[in-house]
Amino acid sequence: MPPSGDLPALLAVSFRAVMDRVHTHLAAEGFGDVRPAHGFVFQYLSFHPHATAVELGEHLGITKQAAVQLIDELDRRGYVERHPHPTDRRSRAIGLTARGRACIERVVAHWQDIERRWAELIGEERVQRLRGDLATLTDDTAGGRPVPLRPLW
Amino acid sequence: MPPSGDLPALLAVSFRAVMDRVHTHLAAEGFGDVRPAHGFVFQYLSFHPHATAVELGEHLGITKQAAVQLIDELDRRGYVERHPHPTDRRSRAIGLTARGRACIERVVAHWQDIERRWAELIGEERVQRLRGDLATLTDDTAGGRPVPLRPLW
DNA sequence: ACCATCTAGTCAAGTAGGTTGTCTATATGC
DNA sequence: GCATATAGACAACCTACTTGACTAGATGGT
Repeated sequence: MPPSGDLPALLAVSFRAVMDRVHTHLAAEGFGDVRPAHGFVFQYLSFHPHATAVELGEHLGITKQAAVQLIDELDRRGYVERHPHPTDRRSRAIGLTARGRACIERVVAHWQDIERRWAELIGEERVQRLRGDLATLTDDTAGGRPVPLRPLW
Repeated sequence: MPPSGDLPALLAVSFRAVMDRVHTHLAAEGFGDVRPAHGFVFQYLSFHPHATAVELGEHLGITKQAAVQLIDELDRRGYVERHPHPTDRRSRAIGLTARGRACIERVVAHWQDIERRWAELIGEERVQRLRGDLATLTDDTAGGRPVPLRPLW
């Protein structure tokens, strides 16, 4: 049996379906002004508390200028704030505000809800395998290069 | 064990890794002027030979106007051509040219190469299960609504 | 200590890939 | 046969990104 070659489309629609669902719920909770990129920013910041714009840009797969614009926007909307960087006076350390923390808390909760729902449908071991396989295969496909988050379209 | 909540990122990077790889190979084969959206257009056209702009827009998750622009671009570059629609004189049936068929042939070949490589890594049954699970979970997450291909970012 | 080089962020302009709104011609259903 | 719906065209606009040039501060070699 030849491979059917529909995996790219499956990856695309699964991502889209998850993001749509999360966004719907967030909007109902008062976070209607965030898009997927913002969620990934929050997540990154919660694991890297003193991240800089350059760092974020690399993680997301956008230029540092675009990253700065993103941060500006989140700053204006009260999700993040900039502090002087502890060791490098050129840099500005980006931190989540209370509102930012509230939002990422909801984002992660929704991600986990979906994951739990999936575990109900196909079983927890299979979700674990899905996760593990995706990580393995992505890593191999990328050939060791870091893979940016932003989908090219 | 709580769900770890990294699945959205995994879906994003797996899609990105696959698309990057395919694009690299296509560029080396003389198809450097196509992006992921074009590949999905070609694929759709090869299964729906007389598709229209509206139809394509719905499939991709963009407006009909954006779909027309996309088709214009592919037309100018010689990948598709427009024919009078057999039954509806408002419509224009979009068809692949020889170059378009050559391109989608390569696209699908690369998709299948990746799938075969994945089968070497984790076994064919597990790739099949990955595919099936993704389809099931996407369907459930979307709640029956059709899911557009284009990733929101 | 000095100087060449590198790096973080800024400023400004440009572009890609969409969007919404409006219009015409054709199709469809009662 | 007429009201309504649909396909595509045209135009204006917008958002999220890009490239390029620049400044202030960091870094490393001699």
